[in-house]
Amino acid sequence: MKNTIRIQRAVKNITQAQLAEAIGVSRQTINTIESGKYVPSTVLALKMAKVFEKSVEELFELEEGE
Amino acid sequence: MKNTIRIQRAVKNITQAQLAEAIGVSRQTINTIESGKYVPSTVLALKMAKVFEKSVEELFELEEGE
DNA sequence: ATTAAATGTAAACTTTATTTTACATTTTAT
DNA sequence: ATAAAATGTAAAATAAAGTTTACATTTAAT
Repeated sequence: MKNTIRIQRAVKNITQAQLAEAIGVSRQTINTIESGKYVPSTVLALKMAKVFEKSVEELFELEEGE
Repeated sequence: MKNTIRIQRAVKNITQAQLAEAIGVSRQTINTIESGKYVPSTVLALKMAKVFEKSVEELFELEEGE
């Protein structure tokens, strides 16, 4: 699954640590999600979407055959 | 987190087993998600949204303080 | 060039999602 | 009323998410 979190963070100009605090997870959780190492829960996806004022689909996209 | 999966299934008139097969999980996974026992991954949420032709936000909603 | 802030990474650990199997209960069709 | 299909539930197991601590590397500011 692809994600555009790094881009959205750049748009809002916030750090991984700030995003982590905003949604109540550790900074490493943001880092590993952002770098595609694992897939977040739907709760985290919804929280991120809220922070960035975007839809979940704008933040996360399924890849071919996924 | 609340979800409207049962309703969407009714709209599309498909069973838990059919939904499970459509997105490649076990029927019990659908059942437990539907009854709110746990939160699915974002991949599953996106797949369900695709099946139901709805946004993730229309299927899953954060609750107060979540 | 140095320092501070931000990011990347990794290992060990805890928690939660998901599977499998199996059976009980409810709903739907005949 | 009976049978079949659908749903609820539960326990044990495995996979994956998320935390914590700690340190290395990169980027930004002075």
